[in-house]
Parts: sequence; C-alpha cells; structure tokens
Amino acid sequence: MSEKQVSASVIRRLPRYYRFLGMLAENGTERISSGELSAKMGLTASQIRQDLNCFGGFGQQGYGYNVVALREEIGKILGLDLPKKTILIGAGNLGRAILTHMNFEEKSFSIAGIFDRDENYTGEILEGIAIRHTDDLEEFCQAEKPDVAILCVPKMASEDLVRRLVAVGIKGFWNFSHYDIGVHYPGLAVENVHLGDSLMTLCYSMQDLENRGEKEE
Amino acid sequence: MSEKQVSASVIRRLPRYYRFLGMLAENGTERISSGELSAKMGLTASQIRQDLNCFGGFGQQGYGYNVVALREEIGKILGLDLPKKTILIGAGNLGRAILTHMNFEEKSFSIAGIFDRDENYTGEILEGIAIRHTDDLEEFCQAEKPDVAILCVPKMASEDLVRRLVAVGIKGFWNFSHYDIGVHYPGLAVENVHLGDSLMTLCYSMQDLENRGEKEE
DNA sequence: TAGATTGTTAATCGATTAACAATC
DNA sequence: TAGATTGTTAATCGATTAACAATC
Repeated sequence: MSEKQVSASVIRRLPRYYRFLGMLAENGTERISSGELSAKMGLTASQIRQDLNCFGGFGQQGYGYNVVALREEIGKILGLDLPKKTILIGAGNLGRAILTHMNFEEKSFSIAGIFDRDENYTGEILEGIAIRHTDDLEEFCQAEKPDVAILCVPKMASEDLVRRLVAVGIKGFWNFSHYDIGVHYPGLAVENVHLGDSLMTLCYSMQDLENRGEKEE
Repeated sequence: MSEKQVSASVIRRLPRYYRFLGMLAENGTERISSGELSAKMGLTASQIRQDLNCFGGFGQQGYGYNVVALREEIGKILGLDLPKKTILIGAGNLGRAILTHMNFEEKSFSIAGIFDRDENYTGEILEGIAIRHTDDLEEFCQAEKPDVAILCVPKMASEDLVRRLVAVGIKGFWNFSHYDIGVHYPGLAVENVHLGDSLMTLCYSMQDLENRGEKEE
C-alpha cells in the first residue's frame, strides 16, 4: 500500500474544501456534485475530482458526494483527529489573539503551556493556563513532551528559541515570527504565517486595480 | 508600453524577496548574485532571474544585483509607496493584535478609522484613534473616502459589512473573516487570510512526518 | 582582457483542464 | 432503463529549470 506523494498544491486546497463542506453541512445539504461545488468555490469540477482522487474514490457515479462523509474523510486526511500537544511561545498581543481566536480543540490541538520572556506576564492566566517564563521551557518540555510550538515572538528571539525547541523534541512549528525555520532545519513540519507578505500582496493588487482602471479611461 | 500580466505565483514571491533583501541590506551586504540569493532562500537562481525579468533588468552582468536598489525596485513594483487610506473593522483581540503588530506606515497604509459594533468599545483610543460604532461607517467613509478595509469580524457579520463597504467605495479588503468576498464581488482587490487553513496544513505536515517516520522503521 | 553573472530562449516538468468510458 | 456524475486517462497549459549567448 505505497502512498504516492501528494503535491503541496492539492494539500493547500484541502482546508478550503473542508470549510465549504462544513458550511454546506450546516445548511443541511446532504449531497453535492463536483459541478455544484466547483461553482460555489470558483474552480473547476475536474480539479475537485482530481484532488479527491489523490486519496480515494469518495463519490458515487450519478449521485455525487455525501457532504458529511466527504468532510470527515478530508478531516482524516488532514490529520485533524491526530492529537497534538501544543505550546505557545510569546504571550503578547498576537499570541493572545491567536490563543482566543483559533478553534484548537476542534483540530485536536491541545494547548499545554504558554511561555513568555517578560517576567511581568509570569503567572498570568490565559484560557485557564498560567504563563511560564521562557527559562522553564526545557524543564516543561522534557516532562510534557509537546509536539507543536506556536511561535509568536520577534524574529530576533526566534533563532535561539527554535534551536532550544528542536533540542527538546518539538517537531512542528506554526511560525508567526519572521525567522526562516525551514531553511535552517529541514525535516520539521513548519507552517509560516507572514502577515506582512499578505499585506504587500494586497498592496500590489490595489495598484494593479488602479492601473487597469486608468487604462480603460 | 503594454504591461504583460504577471502571474500570481511570481507576485506572491515578491514580498519574500523584499524581506530577504531587507535583511541583507541591514547586514550591510552591497551586492548579491542570483546564485547566492537562491541558496539563502532555498530556490533556484533561474527562478529569481526569471521573476525579476518580468519587470525589467535590475542586475548587471558579471556583478549581480545591488541589494538596496533591487529592494527599492521591488517595493515600487509592489506599490508600497502608493498611499492607502485604511479602516479597521472589528476591534476585538485579533483586530487589536493586527493594529499593533503590523508596520502599516512602512507600506504606506495609513489607519484612518476603527469601527466596532460593540458599544462598550466606542470612544476607546487605539494607537491614537478613537473607536467608532459601526453605524457611523457610511458617514465616515463618504467624508474620508478610505481605500482599504481590514476585516476582523466574524463570518456572520461580514456579508452585510462587505456590501456596505463596497457601496461606499472600498476597493481593497484584507480579509480575516471567513466570508468569501472574491466569489461574491469580482473586481475588488482581496487578500484572504485563513489562519485556520494554515493550521490545518500544519496538521497534515505533522501526520505526514509521522507516517514517514513509521515507514523507515 | 578574462571571469563572472546576467537576460533570455529553449527544454522539462508538473498542474490544470477536457473528455469519456465506467457505473451508480 | 435512462440520466447523471464519477473516476481516470489524455491533452493542454503554465511554471520551473537548464542552457548559453550577451555583456559588464
């Protein structure tokens, strides 16, 4: 049962399928065809069928796909059911916003600890968890063996922190810092969030929109 | 002087170039070749040269690229110098984190107003700006004519808000809500940030890492 | 000048789309 | 059964990589 490597392009679309199927399920839609779904999502029916068939045949000819069943399959493919013990590094504005805004449990992430280097934060309770000082990172990780770290610290602090976290066995990073983990540590699971890049891309689109408008005049 | 449409794949790489060149400039590096830069960034020299040549020849044979000059060129291509009057909708945890964490001015975004539907927030000052009630949105926008809205509200609230914002002339959205603006309003500049999708992608990578590990045993 | 490195064209690779036979 | 829609193969399209002549 050799699993053929699935391309990153396909994987990146799975969460979006998962979201749309969730919405459909909420609306009580029972079944959907690739054609209907493609119209809603703004892509081609072919692509949807190709994407899904990387993982198996989840549909039925002449019927389409069962919304709830397909959603669950995609959830399993993504590993949303795999438990992931998680720590948050950096309890500033961004760390707190992420902590409260994400539905971690829903995706089987459990927040086991929160760390910050600011001693004024130490002991403060966020979402039922006391903030620890970064000095206690090693001790905590050796005891608790977390899998994932959410990195909400400035770039300057990241290099050292990543080294320490990798040393105590962290295998996955949700990286909001601007330190390029992937380049330095291959073989980890890293997901970089560069909000600045996203804002710059919007910037380009705005300019592009304006240029196009001028040309039409 | 017909500008050929540049592909989204190229555009999405520009902010990353911009960031790396910024780092190099900080370190005092004066010039860099596509080969050196590709090694640092984990991509091919060919790709860098191809990407840059979508916009013009910024290098010099036998020498490479001037770091500071190239960075500025990319900034201009992205439109970082184009002023963008911006409003924030939703002053909850996430909105506040974004407000304080992003370097808006650096990219010529100026925050002109902040709105929230929670009356308890009205009048509160964030970064020198008083939070307004969402009811005052139209009046404010007709007077101030902002270009961009940062949408940090729940999905439920977004549909109505986007309709209202488009009506008063907002052309760009930095969208942290889960409402799919692009599908409903083509012809706007929209940049969606789906943190949940990013977290699910990390989830997949974790599972994948584990599977690979097991196979090797 | 000789060496280095770009700009650019050509070749390759992968991803998307189209088509259609299989089948519910 | 007839109609619909999948799973899957083949065709197309676009993006990445390789190669090399131009040139600083």
